[in-house]
Amino acid sequence: MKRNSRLSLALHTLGHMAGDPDKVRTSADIAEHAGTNPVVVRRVLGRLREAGLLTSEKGHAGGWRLARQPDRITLADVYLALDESLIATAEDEEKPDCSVEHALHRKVTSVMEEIERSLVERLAQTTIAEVREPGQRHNH
Amino acid sequence: MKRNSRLSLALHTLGHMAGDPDKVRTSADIAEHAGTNPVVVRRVLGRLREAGLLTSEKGHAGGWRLARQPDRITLADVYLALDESLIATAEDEEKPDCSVEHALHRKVTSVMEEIERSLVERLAQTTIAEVREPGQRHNH
DNA sequence: ACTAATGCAACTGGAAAAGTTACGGTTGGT
DNA sequence: ACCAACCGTAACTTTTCCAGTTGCATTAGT
Repeated sequence: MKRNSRLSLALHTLGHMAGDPDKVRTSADIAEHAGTNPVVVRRVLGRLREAGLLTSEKGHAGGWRLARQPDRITLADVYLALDESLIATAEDEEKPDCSVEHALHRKVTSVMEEIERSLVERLAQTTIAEVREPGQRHNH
Repeated sequence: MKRNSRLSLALHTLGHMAGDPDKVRTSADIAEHAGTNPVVVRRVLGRLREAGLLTSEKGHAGGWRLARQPDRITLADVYLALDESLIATAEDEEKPDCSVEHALHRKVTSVMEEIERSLVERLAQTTIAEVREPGQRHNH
């Protein structure tokens, strides 16, 4: 796979699930569809479970299911659950003796954080129901 | 340094430069400030030069300078110059035999691209003059 | 019991980026 | 003419991240 593929994997999977919300899927099935392997799927979906977007059940006939209706899960939920902070605010390793540098660093950081916030706001406007697998179950 | 530090390095440097637009700075000076080394600086700033945001001069007393006024350089310019596509639209390695999968993939991709576009729009609304080193030269 | 699933920890491998070294080209000062 | 201070670039090493893999414990249905 590729860099930053976690968000992509999550979106594909949720998109699939949104097409048939009640179906329980195993990590193996999902991995098959996504062209990866079950452990990676569990790692990514595990984050989504921690964030309350998915539930998982162990044992025979276990697997993954949406924890909410697809139109109640936004891309912001997913993004924040994966905690990928795409706009990496490089931590301060700067020389602490230069106050001007400090002030600039704070400024850069605050600007980046604001960009990040507005990105999240934008993501919050789209639900996974809109990224849903086409041609299945239109029940709004 | 850290991953994805290019944008951060670029912003810090441009912020600095915006505080004194006429000053020529060497890669070594910039590297010193940024806590990295001159070659890395040249690599990153080289991209910004290709994008027309900076100029560089070789030889004695050479160095880097803004190619435009700070309020004419937006964060979108910088972001696009570095061509980092933070929201990586993972290329399609999916099985080509599944048309449903294809449709979903196109959907995911188009959603991500739209998010990316709106991110760039947001970035275009902030100039490096606003990320400028504080306490220097207010001449609007 | 047996089987099929998640959960988790440890390790491997590959790719991307930073860091480093080295050298060639260019400019300006002396 | 020379030298010193720059950038530009290529090659190499090191670091870091992450997918991939393996193995095992746990849990739940049959």
